[in-house]
Amino acid sequence: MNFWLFKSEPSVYSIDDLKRDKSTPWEGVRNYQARNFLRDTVKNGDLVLFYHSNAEPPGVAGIARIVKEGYFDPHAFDPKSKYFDEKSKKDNPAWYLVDVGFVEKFDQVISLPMLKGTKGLEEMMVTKRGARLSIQPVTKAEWDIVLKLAGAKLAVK
DNA sequence: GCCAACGTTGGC
DNA sequence: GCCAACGTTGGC
Repeated sequence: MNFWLFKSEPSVYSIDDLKRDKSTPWEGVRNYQARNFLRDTVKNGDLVLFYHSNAEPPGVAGIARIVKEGYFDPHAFDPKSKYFDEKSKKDNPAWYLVDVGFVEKFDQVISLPMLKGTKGLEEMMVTKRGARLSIQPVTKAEWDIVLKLAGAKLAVK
């Protein structure tokens, strides 16, 4: 069981959109490091901090869960898609998707300043300068701290 | 809207 | 393989 932080701009796709949709393919990852996580490490049942970037305030808005682990991104093969990538071949796909399911929306966004000010989260990628990676691993200890901050209903196991 | 950080591209 | 140019991310 792994823990992650996935970033999304709420103007594009927010925790409320996920709540409405129940689950969604996590589209548009076009960064190789993030791709490697989606292809190799993100597994069914893994838990995800849903992070709102370019938001007011930026921060963790809720929890999601991996409901379908890495599979080829069909959009990369489709010339009409904005995610088309001619370098991605069917016998050697460049890009992968996972599906995430809605678990919980926090009553209050755990803002980036709050994360930065919390003991135990100093090493969390998202709190570091220039942490642009859109798929980030989170430790169990960090996960527990964020859920405690949120007063999350999901039991910390 | 600004701009620092940083990933990618492409000429050489 | 170096590195300048360029594009994107994302906090502020």
